[in-house]
Formats: sequence, structure tokens, C-alpha cells
Amino acid sequence: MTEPSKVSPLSVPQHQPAAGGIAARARAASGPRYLDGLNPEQREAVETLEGPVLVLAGAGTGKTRVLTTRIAHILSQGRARPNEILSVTFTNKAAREMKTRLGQMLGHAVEGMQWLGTFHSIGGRILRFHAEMAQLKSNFTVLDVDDQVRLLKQLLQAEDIDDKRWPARMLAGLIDGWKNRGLGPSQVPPGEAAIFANGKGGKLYASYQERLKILNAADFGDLLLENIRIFREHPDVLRQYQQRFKFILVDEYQDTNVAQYLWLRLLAQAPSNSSSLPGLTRQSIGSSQDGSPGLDASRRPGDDEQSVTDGEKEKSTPPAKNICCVGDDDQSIYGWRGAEVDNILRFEHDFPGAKVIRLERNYRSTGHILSAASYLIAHNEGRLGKTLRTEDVDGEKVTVTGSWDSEEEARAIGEEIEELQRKGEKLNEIAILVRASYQMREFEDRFVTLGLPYRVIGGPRFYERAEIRDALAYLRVISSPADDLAFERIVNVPKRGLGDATVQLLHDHARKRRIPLFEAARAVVETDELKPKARGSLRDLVAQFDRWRAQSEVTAHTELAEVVLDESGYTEMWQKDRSADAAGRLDNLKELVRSMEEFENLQGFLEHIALVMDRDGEAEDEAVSLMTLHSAKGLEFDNVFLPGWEEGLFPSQRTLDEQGRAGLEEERRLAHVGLTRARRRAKLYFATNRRIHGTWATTIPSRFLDELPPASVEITESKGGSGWGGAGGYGPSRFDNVESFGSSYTTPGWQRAQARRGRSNEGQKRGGFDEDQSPFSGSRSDASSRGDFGFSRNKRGPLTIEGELVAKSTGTVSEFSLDDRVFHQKFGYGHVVKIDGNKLTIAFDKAGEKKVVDSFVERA
DNA sequence: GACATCTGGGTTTTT
DNA sequence: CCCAGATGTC
Repeated sequence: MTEPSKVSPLSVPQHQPAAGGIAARARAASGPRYLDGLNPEQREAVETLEGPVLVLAGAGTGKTRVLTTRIAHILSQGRARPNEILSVTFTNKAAREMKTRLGQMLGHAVEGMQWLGTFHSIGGRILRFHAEMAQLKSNFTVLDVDDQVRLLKQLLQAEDIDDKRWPARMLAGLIDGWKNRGLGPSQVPPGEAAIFANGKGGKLYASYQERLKILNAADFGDLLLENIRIFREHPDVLRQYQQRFKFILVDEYQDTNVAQYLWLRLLAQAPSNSSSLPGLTRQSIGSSQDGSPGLDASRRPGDDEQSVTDGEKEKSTPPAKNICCVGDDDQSIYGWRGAEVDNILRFEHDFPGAKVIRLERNYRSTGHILSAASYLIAHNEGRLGKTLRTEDVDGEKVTVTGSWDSEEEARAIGEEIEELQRKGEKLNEIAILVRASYQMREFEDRFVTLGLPYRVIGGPRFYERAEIRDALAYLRVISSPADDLAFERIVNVPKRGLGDATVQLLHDHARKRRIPLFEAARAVVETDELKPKARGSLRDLVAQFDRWRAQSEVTAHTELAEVVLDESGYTEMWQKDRSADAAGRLDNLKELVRSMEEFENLQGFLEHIALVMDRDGEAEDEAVSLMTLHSAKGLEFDNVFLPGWEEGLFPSQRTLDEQGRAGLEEERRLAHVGLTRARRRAKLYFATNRRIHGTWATTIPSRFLDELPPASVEITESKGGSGWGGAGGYGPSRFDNVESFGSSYTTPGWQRAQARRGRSNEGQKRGGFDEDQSPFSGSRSDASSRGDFGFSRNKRGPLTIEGELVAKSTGTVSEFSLDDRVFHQKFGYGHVVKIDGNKLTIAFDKAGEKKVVDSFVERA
């Protein structure tokens, strides 16, 4: 099919700016209540309903408010009904928040907003309606990463490919990447398809897709990719959605990947009657002409040359209707998983006639924090440019604290938190944001010792936990007997004596007769191919499932779940498990059953589970939040601690190596995100020594520290007591004579990285200011004197803090005695070896000796 | 087939 | 350093 590339600017905007403006002003006097308190830019973003709109919303500028108010506006103006508004977010959390806030604004629950959700949930929804067009049934299963890998492993085995040399995980990553870029098996550039398993990559991708259809399953990428294909192959279907969605709103537009972009583009085109108009040329998705080189490969962040696609795209840009994308190019931090900052940078090209509105007034942070964040991000080149301003006071300066090692860093932060607490700060308003999740452990250890309540945000997703997936697998097999992956997962969990050999036999049978594993099991039981023990065991299992399936017709699904977990022996398996987290797993299972109550039936529950399950119901107790920078996006706290600002860790060496300059910029945006989470206090830390992969390494302060405005930064001494501190109040800087630590680097951090990066990208360009203005340059103690500090100078924290803790907990005398057997949520079982007030020293069976406040353990 | 031990590999971020 | 997967042993 030829591309009708001459549809050019069909005079896009229907709106008359002048009239609209007047109308807006007229309304202002007596305007609806929900518009009250919006600043002019926000208001414009809300009221510009016609044509494409890009709202560049810096951190803390009221982005969510604009989005929700806009929806409220559309509804109250009667411009569309709730189910005619497509509103997409990235995370379930964001979707939920929008729903909540919309409900508050409209004063009633937001029924009917069926199209408010994540890209994936909406894509999944659409796909279920047209499943047969993708050779699926409407009750298809959404596979998680684990299932994917398992499936790929089987394919690799079938192809006789060494799973070691070519890990299934890697292939899963590749396929995911292709799907993120909107590429089906036939469209993967040959060069790329060849890099896996000596050229078999593309073929494997194709057979993977085939297998998915047979299993009636789709992976995350398919939820969008199949939509796109359906839209392109069935213009009538596409038109149906184009007509339905009168307004489209997109949150976090900077995080969209190519597939999401294409999906949006299709939906955002004005419905055309000439069905010969698939529009969309960006990279000829789904066109049967196979992938010519240059399809897409060019579009990686960091490659700046793609003027070819650019020109071509522009010619055929179809008219776009009322799409409003909200985002912040400075907060694009998901490039590594396929997000294209480019999407937002090129919005005006992609949607001609677009109105761009900048929200630059920040309502969150103090002056110093904002200036630090702005100054830092100004070092990036690829940005649309925004200048955040605030009318808030300057507030406290951003502090930078160096410490000897990561342990001391944790200690220092722990003490500062206690100090803040004494000043009356709420623990809920304190967060520690780390670059990598392994940094969290040290803080957890420290807080456990201090008895400081904390909670980890993000962590392993609820539905990714083994026990949840196991439980779900049982339910999946009940609901769809053909779900081989689910069956395989639980066939021997708990142990039933059905090992690899048995499963292999079932596979053979299933393949020979082209039946699902479960049916194969039923058949095999009737033969004598299995040893009596396995045979009996398998027969019982089949019988059990038959029974459950029958029961599912008459029993409530929550009750069924309980019965299944019970009768299968699954619950018992964990009850017998003595490991530390068994109790938590049982809790999770209960939580799972409880969460099922929200759904009508098992089917409904399973359909939504993979997409919607994330950890809800976090306890609302006062606690410090601990999370990665990535999961902090969208959150805000009065006090934010940012540890680990060291070269290699932050910016991450790996990102630098793999993505070069683009990676550095993304890391810098991550730093910017971190800083802008803070309302009143931002505290940065770096350690001189850090354990990486088990061995100690000397590190140098992050280049990002040098990119902060001196006037807004204060270098402080480590409250942990040791570390730097000494001479003249100066902290270390990248100009440290690092040689004395055995490092071969004599140049500043960024220079070193520059040298390393040379191959992948053009050299580093500096913007901004002179090195000498760095807050870290200038006089300071020389390196050799530093070794003296170590831990010895540490006078330990003020005793008053401990006193408080004692008073707060059960009393001065512990209820435990020496040698008592105890259980701890995190460390498991152990016995008491020392008692000091309410502080116990416990020798844990697995975790070794730890000091723990007694309220954290219970008698075993 | 189940369990113990070993080795090698990977350690960012996630719908 | 820690984990998962693979191998080896009973």
C-alpha cells in the first residue's frame, strides 16, 4: 500500500484564537469554580480545548492539577462525555491519583471514565475487544517477564541454541526493545535481528509470536503493538476509536516510546472517511514491505541525525485533533527502556499547529532548591528550555556532605533524620532517594538498629513476587486450562514428585497431539508411561483441578482462591517454611485474596491482574520513605536525602558506557528529578569509599556536585562524626588529589568520563560556568590528612536520641532474656546474646549478629 | 526425583 | 557479595 503522503496540513485548527481568548476572558469573571486559583498559564492549558496542545510542565508546577481540571472542564462544558475522553498515564498509581482528584473536583465518583488508565491497560482493553484480529481469544493471558523468559527458553532449546551463550533473558530484552519501537518480527532491521544467536534472532522473535498465539497470550509489548497493527489493518476499527475519543490527554509525555507514540498518533488523527488513509509514515508499521534499513534504527536518544525521517514524516502529517500532552523533557528518565525524549522535543513537528504552553511557576520548592535544580539541568543540551521560578523564600541552602564510606553515610543520614524528628518534622515528610536499589540495604540496616520506622517504596512489585505468581498460576489454570505456562509453573509447587522428567513427558504428549499440557496430563495418567508414584500424584492434581473448576461455577472467587491455596498444599508449604520472609509471603497471599474482592469474578480479576496489581495499602504509619530516584518521580517531600553522589554510581558508569552523552544527560535529569522532589530541604551526600561488587573502591564526588550553583549550596560536616570536616569547612571536590588513594585519575571526573566516552560520542561540551566557580574548588585539606579520620573520631550520636527511643518503646527493661528465641521480620530467627535496655544484640541464624530494638522482634 | 553444593555471572531504573 | 541456575549426590 502506498503512503498517501500528500495529505499535508489540512488546515488543522478549527479554533479561532481570538474568539477563544475573549470567551475565556468573559468567563473569567464568573468562571466555573474549578478554575479558581489557576495561574494564567495553567488556565490557558485547561481552556485550550481545540487542536494539539503541549504543556511543558516543570517539576512542581501543577501538572496533575492541570490535567484533572482540563477533564473537569471538558465535562462541565459538555464537550464530551466521560467515555469519550481518552486519558493515558504510565503508572497505575498516576491513573489512580487522577481518578481520585477528578472525583474530588467533580464531587462524585468518576464513573464512566473507562478510558482513563495506563497505556498498557487501555491497550489491553482495546485488544480484548478485537482479539480475534490478533489471532487471540478475548480472554487471553498477559504474560509477565518470567513467563516470557520461560517460553523463550523453550524456543531456544527447540532450536538447539546454547542458553548460556545466548540467554533467554537477553532475547526477551531484545524483543521488548523491538516492540517498544513498534517493530513486528518482519520489521526488525536485519542487522539487529542478526545479533542474537548468529542471525537467528529474527526467526526466534517470529516463532515466539507464534507461540504466544497458540498459548492465547500476549506480553506487555503486544498490548500496544497489536493495537497498532489492528488499527492499520482495519481502518474501520481505527475510525471507530477516532470517533469515540473526542479528547485525548497524555500524562508524562516525555516517557512515551515509539510504539506509544504511534498508537497515540493513530488515535489522534481526525477520523477520515476515505479509508485508504492510514496516515502514519514515521516508520511504516505493519506494512508488508519488509523493513528497509533506516526504518527506525535511527531513533535512539543521543543520535541526533535523523533528518531523513524528519522530512518524510512532516510531509504526511495528518491533521490531529484534540490531543493534549503534558510532560517535562527535564524529567525524562526512562530512555533505557525505550522512551524517546525526542517525542516531546518534536511535538510541534509531529502535531502541526500545536500550541505549546509552559508552566514555569513552581509551587513546591524553596528558592535555593529550585536554583540548584535549575542550574544543574542547564548543563543539558537537548532540552526545550524552561526556567522554573518560585515566589517562595530562599529557605535553607542545599547541603553537601562527604563521608568516609557508605556505612558512615547511612549513619550520618540516620542522625540527621533524628535531629529533624526532634525539631518536629514528620517522618512521612522525609525521604531518601537512591540511584540504585542496592544502596537501600545499608539504610535499612541502619534504621533497624536505630528503631527508626521506614518503608521501602517500589521494591519488587507485588505481583512479581513468587508466591503471588504461584497463586495466580493456580487460578489461571482453573480459568483457562490451556494456560500451559501457568500449569508448568505450579505442577510441582508445592513438591509433588513431578519433576523435569514428568514435565518433559507431558510436553511430548502435548506436542504430538497438539493439546494443552493439562489435557496431556489427563491422558498420560491413563497410561502407564509414568512411574506409579508420579502417576498417582498427577492424577490427584488433575482431579483437584477438575473439582476446583466445577466449584468455581458455584463458589465466590475469593472463597475459591482460599480453597485452592489450602487444598493444593500451597499455604502449608509456606507455613512449614522457616525462612525469614515466609510470614510475609503468607500475608501477601491474604492480601491477594482480599484484593480479589474488588472484582466481580475470577475472570475479571485475572484479566486485570497483571496490569493493575501493584502494591497498594501501604501502611499509613509515620515512616521515612526509602526508594530509588526513578520511583520518586511524581512524589514530593519536605526533606529529601540524596546519598551516593559519586562518579560511577551517579552518574552511573554503566549508563555512561552504554549511552554516552545521552546517558549522561539522562542521569542529570535524574538528579534534577531528585532535587525537585524536595520542598524545604535537600541534602546531598557522597562517600569516599564504597563497596562495589563486594570489593571496596575509592570513589570521587559526582560531577553533578560541581554543577550546582555555589550560592545555593552549603558544604557541611558529616554529622556522623568522622569523615571530612577538618580544614576550613571545605569538603572534598573533584579536584581532590585522588592519586593518594591509588587512583590513576588525575583529572576531574567529567574529564575522565569524557576520555572514556570518546568513542561513542562527540566530546563533552561544557556549558555554564567556569570551573573555578565550583563550590568545591579552592582550598581544602589535602588528601593525605584524610586518612586520619576514619571512624575513630566518631563520638557517636547524642544520647538523648537513644533516650527518646527508649522512652517510646516498651520501657527501659526489655521483656526479653538472654538466649530467648526470637523472630524478626527482616532477619528471621535468632537468639538473644546481649541486652542493653531495650536494645538487643541478636545472633540470627542466617543474618549474623545484629543490634536491634526489642520492639522489632517477637518471641519465636 | 529431591536436596546440597558449586559456580558463574550480574548487580539501575519498569508497564 | 549475593543470587540463580546448574551440576552432582543420595
